[in-house]
Amino acid sequence: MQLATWNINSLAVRLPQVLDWLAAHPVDVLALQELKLTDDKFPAQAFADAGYQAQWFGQKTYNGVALITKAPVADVVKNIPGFEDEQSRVIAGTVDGIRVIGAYFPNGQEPGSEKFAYKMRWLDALREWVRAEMAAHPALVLLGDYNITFDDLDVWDPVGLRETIHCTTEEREKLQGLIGLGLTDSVRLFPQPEKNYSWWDYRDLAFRRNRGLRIDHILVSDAVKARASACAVDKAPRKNERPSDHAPVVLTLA
DNA sequence: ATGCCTCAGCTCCTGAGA
Repeated sequence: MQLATWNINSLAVRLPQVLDWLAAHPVDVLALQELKLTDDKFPAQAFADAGYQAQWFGQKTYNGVALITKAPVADVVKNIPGFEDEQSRVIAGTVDGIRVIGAYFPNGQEPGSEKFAYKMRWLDALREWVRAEMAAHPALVLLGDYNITFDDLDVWDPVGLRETIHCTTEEREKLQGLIGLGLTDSVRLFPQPEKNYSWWDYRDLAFRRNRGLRIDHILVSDAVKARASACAVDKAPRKNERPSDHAPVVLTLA
C-alpha cells in the first residue's frame, strides 16, 4: 500500500499532471492541497475515469484539499471539529483501515503577524484533535503541506533563513508537539539524499540550484510505522513544464 | 530589493504563496 501527499497549486492548472503522475505511480491514497477551486468545479469524473474515488473540500481562490483513493473512504471529516475556520484546510477519512488526515497547514506569512497567530491557533487545535483521533484510530497517517521545517537539515540556507517563516522556533515547537503525540516523520526513517527538499521557490532558478525547503511531511502512528518500508520525495514532477512549486512525497507500507 | 515566479480574479493590477 502507498500513500502520497502533493500540494499542486491549482488543480485546474495541474489536473493533467496529477493524472499522469497517478498513472505512473498508482498510489492507494493521494492527499492534495491547494486545489484553489470551489466544490462545484472539482473534476470528480476525471478521477473516476482513472479508477479513483475522491473526497474534496474546496474553496474559492485559495486553499482546498482532497483525498484521492482507490478504495472507498469512510467517516469523512472536513476541517478541525470545534475550530471555527473560514478556510478549507483539512480532509480526513478512513481508508483500508487507516485513519488518513490530509492537511494544508497555514503559511503564517511572517512571525508576529495576524496570519502567524492564526497558524499558531490552528496548530494548537490540530494537535488536540489529532490526539483524540489517535486514541480512536491506532493506525493513523497525518500528511500534507505542513509549511514548517523540522530543523536545519530541511533548509537550504539555515543561516540566512534563521527564524524566518517555516523555520521559527515557535513553529518547530508546534511540530514537535505533534511528534509528542506519538507520531514519526516517515521520511527520516529511511536513508535520504543530501539536501532533501519538497518545495522550491518559483523565482531565481531555485529548483535548479536546489534552494529548497522540506515542508511536506508524512507523519505516522506506531502501528503504521511498523509497516513502513520506504518514504521519499519524488522530484520528477518539479521538472515538468508549468510545475507545482511542491513535489510529491510517497510512503510505502508492507 | 518589502524582488526575483505563479495563480486567481471584481483580471492590464493586487493579494497570497513560502
